[in-house]
Amino acid sequence: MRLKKKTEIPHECSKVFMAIRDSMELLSGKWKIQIIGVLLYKGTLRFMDLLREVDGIGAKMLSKELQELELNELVKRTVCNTKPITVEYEITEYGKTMKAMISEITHWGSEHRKRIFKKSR
Amino acid sequence: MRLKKKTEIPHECSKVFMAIRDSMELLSGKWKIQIIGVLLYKGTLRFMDLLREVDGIGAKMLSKELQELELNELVKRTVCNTKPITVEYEITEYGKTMKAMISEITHWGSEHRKRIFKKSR
DNA sequence: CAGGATCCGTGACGATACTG
DNA sequence: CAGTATCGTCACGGATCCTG
Repeated sequence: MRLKKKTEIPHECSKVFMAIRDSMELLSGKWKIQIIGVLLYKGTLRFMDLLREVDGIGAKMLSKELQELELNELVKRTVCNTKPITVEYEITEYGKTMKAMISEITHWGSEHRKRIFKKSR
Repeated sequence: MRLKKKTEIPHECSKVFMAIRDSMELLSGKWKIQIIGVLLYKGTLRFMDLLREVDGIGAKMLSKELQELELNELVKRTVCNTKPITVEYEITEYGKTMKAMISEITHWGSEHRKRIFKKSR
């Protein structure tokens, strides 16, 4: 999915659909939900670990997505003063409020996968 | 958000994260969830009605998104043979299985909006 | 190790005009 | 009314190189 910070034109949309839009604005992008997911299930991780855990992501994207998530106070960034710098990322309390939502998404996704699998044989 | 049908490289990702990916592949795109949402809450609608209900969407995008949703059997398309052609769209039974997920997304979105609102004053 | 800078292709998305 | 065709833009996102 791809979002633009486009010209809001809220001519007359109900609060329900504005809410959907708010969520999607954050969740959109190939990675954010996956990052949150990983952080939610695996706890505190370093940059390199995330790079490995999140599967296909590249360093540039990971960095960018993490910054956005940090701005939205969904993840916390901690710099450790080790020899070669290390940075740890973890979910904030606020980030945890997404758990129910992520869980529903995961659940539907796995059901959907089953369905697709059945059809393709 | 923006997805590519990129080269699956499932080197070692858990089923959980594959599930998230499956969902996001469908939900990604600025509009799909909103369309499902509208259809879910308002029932059967014609093309023009959707064009109005979904807020900022254009005809081209709406058309394209609907086709994809139809392919995934999430919505049903019905052509009525009226004088000027009319087409009606409605959620399929399968599409209704997304309800819980959409509802969680909506819920979190509205909470998030409250939070943003508080901070901006 | 973390992550910024740069270069670059592809495609998501929009506006407009057109057809049955 | 319900789309399709065409065209253009710019963000997404990958690869590579570079630094503290």
